[in-house]
Parts: sequence; C-alpha cells; structure tokens
Amino acid sequence: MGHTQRGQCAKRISILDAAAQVFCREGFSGASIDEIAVEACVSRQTIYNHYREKETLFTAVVEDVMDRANAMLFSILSTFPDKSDHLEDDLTAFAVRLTKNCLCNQDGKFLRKLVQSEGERYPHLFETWRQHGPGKIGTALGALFARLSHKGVLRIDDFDLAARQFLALVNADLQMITLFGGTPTDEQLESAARNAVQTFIRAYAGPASEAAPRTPALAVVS
Amino acid sequence: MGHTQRGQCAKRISILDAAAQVFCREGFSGASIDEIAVEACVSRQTIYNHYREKETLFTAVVEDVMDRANAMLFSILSTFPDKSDHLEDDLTAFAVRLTKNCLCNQDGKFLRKLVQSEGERYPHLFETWRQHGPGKIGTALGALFARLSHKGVLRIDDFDLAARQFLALVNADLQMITLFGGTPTDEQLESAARNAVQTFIRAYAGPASEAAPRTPALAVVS
DNA sequence: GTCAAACTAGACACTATTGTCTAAAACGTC
DNA sequence: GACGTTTTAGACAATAGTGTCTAGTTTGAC
Repeated sequence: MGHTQRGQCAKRISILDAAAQVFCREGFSGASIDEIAVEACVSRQTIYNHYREKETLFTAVVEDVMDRANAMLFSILSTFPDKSDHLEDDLTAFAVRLTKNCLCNQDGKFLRKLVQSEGERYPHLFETWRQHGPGKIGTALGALFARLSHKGVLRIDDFDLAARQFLALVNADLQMITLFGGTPTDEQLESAARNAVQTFIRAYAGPASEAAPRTPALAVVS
Repeated sequence: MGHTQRGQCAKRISILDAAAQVFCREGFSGASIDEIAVEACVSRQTIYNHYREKETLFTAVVEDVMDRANAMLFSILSTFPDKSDHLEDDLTAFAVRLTKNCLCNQDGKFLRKLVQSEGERYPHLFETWRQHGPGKIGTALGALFARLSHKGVLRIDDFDLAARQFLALVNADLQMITLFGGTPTDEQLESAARNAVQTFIRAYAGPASEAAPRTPALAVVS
C-alpha cells in the first residue's frame, strides 16, 4: 500500500469539482455519472471506486462545498470592523467581502441552488449545514453587532434580528441578478452594499428606543 | 364537435395542477409523466393529447402558475395602505397579506424553486416572468411608497430601492423557514412583518437627508 | 525492474422513461 | 339508441442511465 496520496487526492478533487458543477447545472436527477466522468477527465469506474453510488457522491460533494463555504464564511466574519471611525465605509467594505466571497461565489451559488432543489429530499444533510452555516452566521454577526451596540456606535435591541436584516438588505439589490445564476459586477456589489449599509445605519443609528418607543423623531447624526 | 368544455377543462386543470406539484417536488428531470398522470387521475395518453411533450407541459405549467401569481400579486398590491393614521399597523398587515398570498403560498414556492433550478435552462420563459412579476412589483411598490413620501409620511429618496428593501426586510425572518419548503405559521408571518416594518419605518421616517447628506452618489442602476 | 495499487475502456444486465400506437371503453349530444 | 369525441389501458420501440464486471494499462514506491 504505497502512499500514492497525491494521485488519488488529485482525482478525488477533480471528481468533486466536476460533480459540483454538473450537479449544480443539472440537479441531482439530471446529472449523469458519465457527464461527471467526462468533465473530471476520469473514467466512470474511478468514480464508482471512490464513491459507491450516485447518492454517496452527491452527499460527499455537498459536504465538501459546505466545509469550504463555512471556512470562508468565518474567515470573512473575522474581518468585521471592530473599531472604526468611518462606520459606513467599513461596514460597506465588509458587506462587499461577504457577498463576493460567500454569497455570490461558486460555492454560494451551488448551496443556494441545491438546498432549494434537493433540500427536502436530504433533510439531515442540509440541516447540519443550516445549523453550521446560515444559522451560525446569524448569531455570529449578531454578536459582532452587539459589540458595536455596546460601544454606542449603534443602538440595537435584538442583535440576531439586526444581523438577519443586515444580510437581507445586502441581498435586496442582488437577488434579481443572482437569481438566474448571474454574477454581479464589482460595481453592483459595491452599490448594493452601500445602499444596504446606509439604510441599516439609518435604522439603527442614534439614540432610539429610550424615551420614545419606536415612532419617528430620531435625530440621525451623532 | 360537441362543446364538452367542462370535461376537457377539468382534465386540463387537473393535469396542470398535478404537474405543478410533481415538477416542484422532483424538478424537471426528476418528474415522470407517469407520476403526473397518476397524481392527476388521468391516463398518460391524455397528457400527451393535450401537451405534445414533456417540455410543452412544463412551459404550460409555468405560464399557468405565473399568471395566477401575477394576478394575485397585483390584487394584493391594490390593498396598499393609501391613507392611514396607524402606518406601522397598516404596513404590517399589508406585508402579511403579501407574504401569505404571494411569497409563501403554493405558487410562490413553485416559482422560487423552479426559477432557481431551471431558470438557466429556460431563459426566455422566466425572463418574461421576471419582467412582469418581481420586476413590476418593485416599481409598483415604489410608486406606492412615492405617494407616502409625497404626503410627508415617509422620507424616501429612491422609491424603487425602498421597495426592494421593504421586500427584503419582510423576507429576512422568513427565508430560513421557507428555504426547506416549510410554510410559516401566522404568528411567524406577523412577527416577520412587524419586525420588517418597524425597521423600515425607522430607516425612512422623520426628516432625514437634509442636514447631513449620507453619500453623494447613489442610485446606481445599469 | 518488480509489484501492487489505481486507473481505464468497454461490454453487460437491468431499470426507468419517453413518446407512439391501437383497440376498447366512457362520455355527451342529438 | 346512434354518433363523434375523448379517454383509457396496455403493448411497444427507442433511448438513456445506473451499477457491475473483466481484462488490459498506467502509475508510483521500493
């Protein structure tokens, strides 16, 4: 048993990579092993050697993409602006990083599409993703917003809610583009992020919810 | 040629209905004509009589759902609060109507899922939908927000942007639920709508954007 | 160079699906 | 009840895909 790790590993990666693309393009039923084999420059039998059957390959691909996506996600989360004198610019830059590297990249597209189309068929597979991915991002972002709130930079009651709304706002301008598999340009990313951050800051800046519950009359500039 | 409209029409509806469910559940490739026939309580040949082939049936189903969804959408849009002394409550109720009858119902689920999974394969089919559906809802909602803004109830610069953000905020709390095909409860709908409306009003209420212009250049649209 | 492991190419049985065809049955109208 | 239309059930060929098997080839470590 010589440790031919490099060769095997290269094939594995090649297979996973090709399978991800084909599954994403055609869905689970529409993807054929032959197609994946051709795209991976590998014989069909090799695929069956590594992964017993189509479903095994599929779950392996999903787990692989999930791991990469989560790693990237928390890597980006760690760049959340901790101290900043230009909150709008820093939050915008953060939002751009987040969208570009997590939400709009290859893996993000794959997960959005596959969760949507095959999520109901593989509940446990995607539920772990939901917990470790979008579930965690909410609370993690929430914790980061909590820091900003405690510093008085923002005035936030419900941190998790604010995090969800932040993400939703960032997606507001991108959804139409990303819906058909399109990739937004850098300008679109920038614009979407800035629009989102401006609205977010307007909603959560200034001393609110102290005297007056939530009705208007809030001075904006600090 | 007796006008047996009722019988034929009933079959057509039955087929379209069953096909929508099966296509939604299994995707285009995964759905089999036999399955649809069984679900529609109809022989397979009848399907081939009405729709020449699988693809014809699929486009017919999509167009059918699109029409229903658009009709419902504009029906709900017409209930946008025109005059209101309780803006938050009225906007919340509107958001609940919108989510319940358009975004989270059977047709909304179908369109979200199928646009995502088959959108790239049928560009023209879903592009018309994009223009007549979500494309129009943005501008239509934008026009309604413009009215509120001109009355001084809200202070909005970019109406279409505000509309997109309103929709995004409403979805913020629902995405996690609706992602796996789940249907939110009335309480969840209410809560999501209220959270969204409160944040939206906080961002767009009060005299803003006159003393401190937040950014010179926005409104980037390609 | 040897050797074992991995890879390849192709044939193979099996199943599922599409779309066609036919003859019988059901339906609705007159 | 007769008639035309629609529906049905089933057989049917054609195609495509899965997963297995085998025999031959490459690869990499020693």
